[in-house]
Amino acid sequence: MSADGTVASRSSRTMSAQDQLRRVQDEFIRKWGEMGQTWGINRTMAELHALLYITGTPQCTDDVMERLNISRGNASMSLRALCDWGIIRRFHRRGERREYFESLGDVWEMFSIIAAERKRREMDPVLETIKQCQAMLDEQAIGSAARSETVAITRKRLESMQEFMEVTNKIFHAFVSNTKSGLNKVVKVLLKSL
Amino acid sequence: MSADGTVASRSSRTMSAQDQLRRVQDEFIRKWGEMGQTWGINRTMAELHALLYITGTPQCTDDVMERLNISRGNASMSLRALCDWGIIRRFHRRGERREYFESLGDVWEMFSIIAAERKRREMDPVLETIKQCQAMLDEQAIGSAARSETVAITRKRLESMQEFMEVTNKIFHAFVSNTKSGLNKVVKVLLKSL
DNA sequence: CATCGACTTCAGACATCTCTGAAACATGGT
DNA sequence: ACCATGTTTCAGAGATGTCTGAAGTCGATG
Repeated sequence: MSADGTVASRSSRTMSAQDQLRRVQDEFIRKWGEMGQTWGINRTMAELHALLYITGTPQCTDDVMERLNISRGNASMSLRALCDWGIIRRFHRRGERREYFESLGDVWEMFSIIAAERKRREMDPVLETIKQCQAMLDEQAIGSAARSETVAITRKRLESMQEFMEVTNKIFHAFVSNTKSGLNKVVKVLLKSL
Repeated sequence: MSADGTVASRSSRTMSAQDQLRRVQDEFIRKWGEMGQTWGINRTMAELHALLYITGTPQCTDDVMERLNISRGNASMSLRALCDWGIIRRFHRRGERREYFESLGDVWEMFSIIAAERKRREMDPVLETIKQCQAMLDEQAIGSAARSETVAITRKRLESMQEFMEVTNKIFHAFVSNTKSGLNKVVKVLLKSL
């Protein structure tokens, strides 16, 4: 790369600083990817997001392909998925054909988005199921005089779980709404449930 | 099963109530298993836990094998893992050789245990990595006059992420500590960070 | 309208995770 | 000591998840 000997010392110091930065970033990216996996997020997506977040610099498809050593297809799909989640943004640069990507910079905002999305995709359906289960048990109770102990237990457990999930949802909501009164209200709800 | 015609009506009503209960439980178990998967918990473990939770009744290995249609090996390993997590309990019954398992009944307690464990296993190592990354960047800054923009950005992002994770940890801790003053303290911290 | 650069899609290869079933192990009773 | 009953372990089978690479799409440009 640098064939010039005269600026060797300055150049090498600069290069080493850049290398060092890159190594630090890679370390973060690696660990973030590992964590993602244990949370049900695939490694590439997590790493991709980590890369865009930690550099804070817009990058195009080829940049990330080279940096993470992944195929074009994988990069394309994963970047799209991250855009769908709403935690990275895609944009054009005037006069360029390539598209660039950048991460949201505000961690709280990212967390809000992810929490809201996971609530919608994963908590809400479970809550729905719990309510259906309760309805089914109620119907049955009307239809028969059977009041078995086991039914009572299941009913109770469904109730507890429902209450827990609803409180949890309120807590998530407080993060999103992000106001003092909202948070205090949540604390009150929480205290009553404990 | 019931070969007796005379008690057919009462018997069939009883059976149907039991069947209905079982169907409701199965529905909950199924959904819980699905949710677990998207959170990086394997389906069998989630279902196993759901079964023990929702029935609220101690069950032995053969019970769960039959109910969930899983092999003995799988049941054994998964039950052990759940015990390791601390959200189910294994115990003997006097005069019986089989071991029985039951779930914790308190959802809040289960959540506390899970949150604490995941924090320890997944958040803490990431926080550790972030601190190491920061240290590496600091060293470098001393060694060279290079104060590139990119380094500054990365440093800033590491800081934001660290702060976010530390606040999140405090919130988890408030759930565990479970006191009014603890929760209020958390709200204050939270408000300052927002 | 042919070409080019960039992006997307997806079938099949590959990697990882999960489960089974049988053998080994443990333990209590006779 | 031996059997009966129950549990654990783990190699290999099977299922699921992920990635690649090449063919296809799209739109800008000469």
